Parts: sequence; structure tokens; C-alpha cells
Amino acid sequence: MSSPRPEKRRAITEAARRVFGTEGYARAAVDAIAAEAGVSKRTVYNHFRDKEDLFLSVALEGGHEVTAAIARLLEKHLRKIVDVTEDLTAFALERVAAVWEFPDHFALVRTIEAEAARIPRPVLDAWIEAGPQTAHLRLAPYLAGMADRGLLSLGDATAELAADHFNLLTVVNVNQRTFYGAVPLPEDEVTETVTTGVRTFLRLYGPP
Amino acid sequence: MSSPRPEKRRAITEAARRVFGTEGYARAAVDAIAAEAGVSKRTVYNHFRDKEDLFLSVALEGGHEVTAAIARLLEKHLRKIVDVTEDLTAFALERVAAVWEFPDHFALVRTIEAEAARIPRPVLDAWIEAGPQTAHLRLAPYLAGMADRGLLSLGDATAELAADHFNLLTVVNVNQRTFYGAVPLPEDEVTETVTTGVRTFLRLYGPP
DNA sequence: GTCTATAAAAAGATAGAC
DNA sequence: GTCTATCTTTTTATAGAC
Repeated sequence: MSSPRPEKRRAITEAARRVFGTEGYARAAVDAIAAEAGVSKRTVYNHFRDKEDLFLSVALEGGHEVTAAIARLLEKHLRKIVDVTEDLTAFALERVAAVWEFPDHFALVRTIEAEAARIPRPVLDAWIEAGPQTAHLRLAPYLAGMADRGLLSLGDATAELAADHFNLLTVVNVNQRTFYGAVPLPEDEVTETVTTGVRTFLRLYGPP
Repeated sequence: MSSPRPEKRRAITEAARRVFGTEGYARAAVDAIAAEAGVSKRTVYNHFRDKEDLFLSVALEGGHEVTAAIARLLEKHLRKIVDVTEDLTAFALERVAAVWEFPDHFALVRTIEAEAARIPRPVLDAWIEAGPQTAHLRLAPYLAGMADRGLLSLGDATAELAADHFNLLTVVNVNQRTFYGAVPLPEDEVTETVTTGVRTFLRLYGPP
């Protein structure tokens, strides 16, 4: 399972992400992954115990990458606030667009959700923590900071709860409608949904 | 494709719902569905063109059934309002519990979401309309009625938007955490989430 | 570790009798 | 329309040479 050719392993994981994303788990053939990666099938089995091991490795890796990308978006838009409404909206719009920016990953997310009941709990928990949960919770400190500066008023709500509501009203709402990007939604409807979501969030937590 | 033995067709669709729900689309074997239904595989192919036709028929049928069940919950809890908070909470709790009451159907929902990109658009649209969209939109008239009676104050929001927010804050929130019931969540956390969701909803739309 | 070739099993769909 | 038996293809995983 060690790998003196790290570039091959890399090629395999990238190919696997594409094929698993396009085909789903059961339909994806290891043959196809090997072909897409430009290696023989035997090489795939030298790097990964079996198909399931390959799938879960790719999923976990993708979770970390997307979480990192979202962390960069948080820094970009919410590190220094110029205008609360505009900055939150700009963040949410780019956050939502991640679904189209990493189509292979989010196709994988849909597959994971479908397979959730069949994935070993420790592995699933590791994925949830690496991916959605962390990406989700990292928003809270930024909101807390904004509240400290008087830009938001959390009342007796925790920053985590406010982050929860922000995500539901913007990202989750759009993802529900588009099945995580599988069904396209006109850009102006996305903008409308996010704008309304931010406005609603500020009715809950906007400065007095 | 006609069926002089309707009870066989029924047995097949019920078996298909269980097997597709348990195994997902690609993994589910028509052999297994036939065995579960107690008929031969050839009989399955006499009633349904192919595996995909069977899957989509079952999905659509399930969508209608669950939508009807949710309509009954709306009538039960929101036809006559005794206490706004309590009635909305009771409705949301039972609405959320539907995921555990129809485990096969919601396992199928997860599969549909995963396969969304591969399902023919007209068929997918028909399913969305029969299932989630209708179940979702039927809440709006009840909220509008409550607003008319002064039990809610919608401001300049439409009843559809308020319904959207109610669903996001309660049902969608729980479903996100549990992957539509695939990962269990302690009952008190469910209650806590729904209660908080209703309270937040009433901060937005409660009477003045 | 990587390749070609192959084994072994599974699954979708159909032929043909009744 | 329903059944048993079968065809055909696809797929996971491995043997064995280099």
C-alpha cells in the first residue's frame, strides 16, 4: 500500500473522483477509473485495498479540500466588514457557487448521502467532521466577531445557532432546490434566493 | 404491461421499494426484488419495461403516498389552531417523524437525489412535483389562513416564503443532520431542534 | 510496483413451455 | 401472464511475468 510513484496515486484519486462523481458508487467500474487515470487496474489495487477503500479515501480527501476552500471564502469576505449586508451576500453567493466549482466533489457528496446507511459509522463520522460540519461551524466565530463590533446582535442566541440559521437560509436552501448542483437553477433565482436569505437572517440578527 | 393479477404488481412495487431503499439503485438486483415479492423475475419484466421503469414507477408512487400523509398532518394540526406555538411544534415534530415512519421511501429519496443527474428531466420534474414540492407548498395556505385570523403577521412576505422558512428551520434542518433518517439522532435533539426552529420562525412571523 | 491476461461471480434481459 | 432455464455482458479481484 506504500507508493514510490506518488503521481500515480494522485492520478488515481483524481480519476476516481470524476468517475465516482459521474457514475455513483456501484455503477463506477474500477476499469474505467484505471483507464481515466492512465494506469492499469492492478496498480489501482496496489494502492487501495478495494473499491470501497478507494471511494472513502477520495471522499475524505475531497472533504478536506472543499473545507479549505470555504475557509478561504470566509477570510476573503468576512475578515474585514465594509457593509454587513453586502459582505454576507457576497460570501453566501460564492459559498453557493462552490457547488458548481467542485462539481465532481458534490456529485460525490450526493453519493455519500445515498450510501450513508451502508458506510461504516467511524468513516462516515470522519467525513462529516472533515467536510460539512467543519465548513459549517467555521462561520460561527466570524459572526461572533461581528457581534462584538456591534455589527450584529445575537441576543441570547449562540453564534453557532446564528451560523446554523445563516446556512439554512442561504446555502442549504439553494442546495435543496438544485440537488447540490445536479439540477440547474437560473442565476437570477440563485441571487434572489440568497439575497432574500441574507435579508431574513438580518431580520433575526441585524443590529438594532 | 397490463395486469390481470394486480396483487402481483402490488407485491412487486412493495418489494422494489424495500430493496431499492436498502440497496440503492445500481446495487439492487431484479433477482432480489422478484424473490422478495415471491414472483419470478420474468413476471417483473412483464409488468415493467426494465429496471429503470420499475424504479421510477415506485419512486413516483411513493411520492404521492407521502405527500398525502403530510396533507393529513396539516389537517390534523393546523386546521383549527388552539395555540400557535404548540400546534406548529406538534406539526413539525410529526412531519419530521415521517422520515422514520416511511424509511423505505426516504431511503429511495436519497437514491433519487444521488441519481438526479442521470434521471430524465421530465420524470425527475414529475417526481419533484408529486413529492417534495407539493408537500412543501401545501403549508402556505394554512399559514395564510393563520395570518388572516391575526395568529401570524407575514408583513410583506408571501405565505410561500414563510412556508419556505418554516420548512428550512424545522424539517430541512433535521433532515440535513440525519441524512433523511439514515443516521440516527437522539430524540431529545430532534425535539430541541424543532422547538428552536419554531421559536425562530415565530420571531420572524409571530403576531406583534 | 507495474503491467497483461484471466478467473470467478453477478446481474440484466430473454426463450420457450404451459 | 407466469414460470424455469439460459444467454450475454459486465465487473471485481487476482496470477504471474518483468
